[in-house]
Amino acid sequence: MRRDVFQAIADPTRREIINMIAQHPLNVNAVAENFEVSRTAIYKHIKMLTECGLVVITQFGRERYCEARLERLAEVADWVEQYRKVWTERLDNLENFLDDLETKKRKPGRKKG
Amino acid sequence: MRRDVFQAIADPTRREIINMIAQHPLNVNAVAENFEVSRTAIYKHIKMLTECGLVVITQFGRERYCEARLERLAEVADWVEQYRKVWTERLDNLENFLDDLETKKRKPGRKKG
DNA sequence: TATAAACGCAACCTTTGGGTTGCATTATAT
DNA sequence: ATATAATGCAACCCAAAGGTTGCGTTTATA
Repeated sequence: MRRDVFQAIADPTRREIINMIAQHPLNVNAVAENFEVSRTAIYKHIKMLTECGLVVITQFGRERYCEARLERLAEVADWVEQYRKVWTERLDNLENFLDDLETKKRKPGRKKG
Repeated sequence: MRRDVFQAIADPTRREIINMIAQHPLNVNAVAENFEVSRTAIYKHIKMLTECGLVVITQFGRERYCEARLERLAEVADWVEQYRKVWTERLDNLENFLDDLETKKRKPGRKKG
């Protein structure tokens, strides 16, 4: 069972669930009521979210409140952010690299430096 | 076919591929050589990455160079960033909310579970 | 106490995901 | 012209994903 945050947020329903409880906790049924699919389907999504730490459940009587552990998204944020500089500064890697490559191949002369 | 960036980066192999070509383009075989699985498996991953715009392919002779379109990750960055304030400021939603809830439901006698 | 609400979860189904082997195609090299 | 490198892709396999129905359990309430 691969249970990482990346996979957890891959499903749009789960992203919606996270969004739904980001502001304040909701019990399982309350979450499920906001979707067309069955309570069991939502339950499974929530379970998966708990398995990767994105959601924590606290029981109150017969209700179980789902709280979002948004700090778990830091892993995703970090991964994405490492590339931000590359895409914002638009290093034109492709053109440079392929230009180089073409030059190298077409002419046996020295590569760029 | 759900082909969105969130799903694309859900797979660790695909994240590795992105990382591998983030700095400079590589042809399909060059990418595949870095993995244990077959070239076809990698080809499929690359295809999926192109289908959601995360990778663009440019052909040079018999080689096809894969370039990462990292700006597509902005969608992920945006989604995650909207929650950063919540998790960094640690609004203690759970405690507040559930404390409230307990107070409302229970009689004045406080008891912690 | 009986009933209903709020679950957890097994059993089952269908589609998708990720992998493989094998072969056809195109471009480069000999 | 022929061999080989780089690749696309069909056909197939198996496990996982996402869904359903149904039922048991625990807790609140009439």
